[in-house]
Amino acid sequence: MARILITSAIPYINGIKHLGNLVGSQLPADLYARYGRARGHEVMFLCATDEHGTPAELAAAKTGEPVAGYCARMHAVQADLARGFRLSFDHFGRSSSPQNHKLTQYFAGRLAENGYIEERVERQVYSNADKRFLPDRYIEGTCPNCGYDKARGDQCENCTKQLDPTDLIAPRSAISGSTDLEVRETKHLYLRQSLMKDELEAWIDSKTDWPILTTSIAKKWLNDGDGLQDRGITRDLDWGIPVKRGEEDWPGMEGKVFYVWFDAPIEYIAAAAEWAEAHGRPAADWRRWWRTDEGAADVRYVQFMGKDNVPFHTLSFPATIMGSRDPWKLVDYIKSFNYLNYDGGQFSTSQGRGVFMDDALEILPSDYWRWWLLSHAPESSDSEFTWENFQASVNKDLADVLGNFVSRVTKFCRAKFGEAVPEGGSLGDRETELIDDLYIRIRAYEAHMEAIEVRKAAGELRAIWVAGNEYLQAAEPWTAIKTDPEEAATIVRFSLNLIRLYAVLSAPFIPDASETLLKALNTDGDWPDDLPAALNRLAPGHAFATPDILFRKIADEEREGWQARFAGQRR
RNA sequence: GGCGGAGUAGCUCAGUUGGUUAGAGCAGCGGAAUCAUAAUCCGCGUGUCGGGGGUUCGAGUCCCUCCUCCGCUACCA
Repeated sequence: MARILITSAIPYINGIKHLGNLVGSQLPADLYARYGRARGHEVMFLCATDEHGTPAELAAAKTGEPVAGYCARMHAVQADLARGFRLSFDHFGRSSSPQNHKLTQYFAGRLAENGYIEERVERQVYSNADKRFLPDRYIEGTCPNCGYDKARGDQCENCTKQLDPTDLIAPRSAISGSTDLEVRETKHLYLRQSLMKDELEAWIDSKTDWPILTTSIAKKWLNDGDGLQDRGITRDLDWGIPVKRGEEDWPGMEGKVFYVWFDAPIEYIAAAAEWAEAHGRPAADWRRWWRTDEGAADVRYVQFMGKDNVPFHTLSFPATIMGSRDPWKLVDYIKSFNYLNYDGGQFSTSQGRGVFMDDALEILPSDYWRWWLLSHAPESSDSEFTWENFQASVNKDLADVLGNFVSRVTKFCRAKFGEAVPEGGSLGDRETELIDDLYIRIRAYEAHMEAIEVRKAAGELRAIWVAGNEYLQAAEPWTAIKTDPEEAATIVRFSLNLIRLYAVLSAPFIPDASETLLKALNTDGDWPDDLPAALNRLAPGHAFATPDILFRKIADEEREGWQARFAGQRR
């Protein structure tokens, strides 16, 4: 039994996430967590909401709520949607938790003690009307290069030239439109990542088994231009974790908070502390996951994220941990994903283009989405959601191949033998051959799951479902019943056991359907380490209930309706 | 601009270190079966592997070049 620590990139608090966000981190992380538990491993699966930063403040201001209240409300919304998608977090925390405050301040203190923090005075744009410093992209103006009048302070979208806010002609606040801006001096803390460049590079180089997507992004940041740059880790905001040096005040940093990208990854650790508190457990129980000197030496830590998050997880967060010179657990494997596009373009939160988590659950149960998203996960390149593909995959894979297999077996049994596993007969060559075939396929499935090859695992699982239909088609119990009832009984009994096997194997992908099947069969699911035994588990006389339609089909008219509804301009 | 990813059958995608007639699922066509959600099973693929050039006995796979799409580019997160 292994111990596996799993974290999913933590979703930003600002609004409801779309399916592209879901499939890039939380959903595959859940798949892996469920699989790990099914195999008997000890799993700690953590996620949280990322609650700090300017966008959260602005969103709260827009709804007229205090920012803490806004975050509490949106956390509840996201937690509810996570439950709706059956994301099996051991804890879904909040980066604004007291635990994270304490840990973030602790790490800053350690980094300072070890010489990895530098104070720098810099000049930033301040908006008198908004009473806040403006991040570069919240300043708009005319591009000095092309004359585009909505250029942002970091880059002109029109000519793609990178800009400094002070380059803009007639700059204004993107928040209020105010032109009452001035440049003020402000002091900030910088994480001296550059001092750890060699250490980080050696560490990255040692990760030869990581996806190319992960290491290539890390190396680019390590070696681009002048190499790894130091990073500002504080901001002039009200909402955030107050800058402290451990438990001490930090002279000169009064009124400032840590930058979200500093405190957000630390929340991975804090979430474990939150978990312990929520379950009334002592600190040692969470520290055994995170401190290699307190029990985490045998933990395998796997992170899941979209490719945009890779630099922070390969460099900044490891620099934070390394720089502390404490034995905190570093990540062992980073599974990163490309983007899921929506029907020829990008998902767009601002334009309401695409399907969002709440929309999805309103339309269909989570298993339909889980199956499609995971079986089309953007692993090797960006991939594409289309309604036609979604409809075809769901109808074929779930309704026809898996669902119908369950129907034909259970209904035939009910009609010919009643709702109990029939007795009589014994396994023949056909069954033995199928067991041999399934043995190979299941081992392949396990290998893909362990390697976190999500699409390949889904493909193998589907092939396992298909094998049941092939068997049934060849065995023809509906013919055998007329001439050799004992043979028919054998076939049906074996097929009922196949359903149980499918329920167990499919659970990481489609947990609800799996549970429905196991309940209908009056059984529970343990992994088929001994396949012949697993396929002999439901014994003659074992009562079951014929389940309802497992997956319904998506009609063309429905699909067309959804296509029109989610084309854009939501709300 | 820089960096990275991608361009393979109508669609969505696999193709290990270069090596037999380039694969899978879906769709399509033909057949079988009729237990089942008209659901299943079997058979059927002449694709300039984005274009061009090169290395090699041999390249989708390596090198060069060009084209197209996408992402990132460090103060949005």
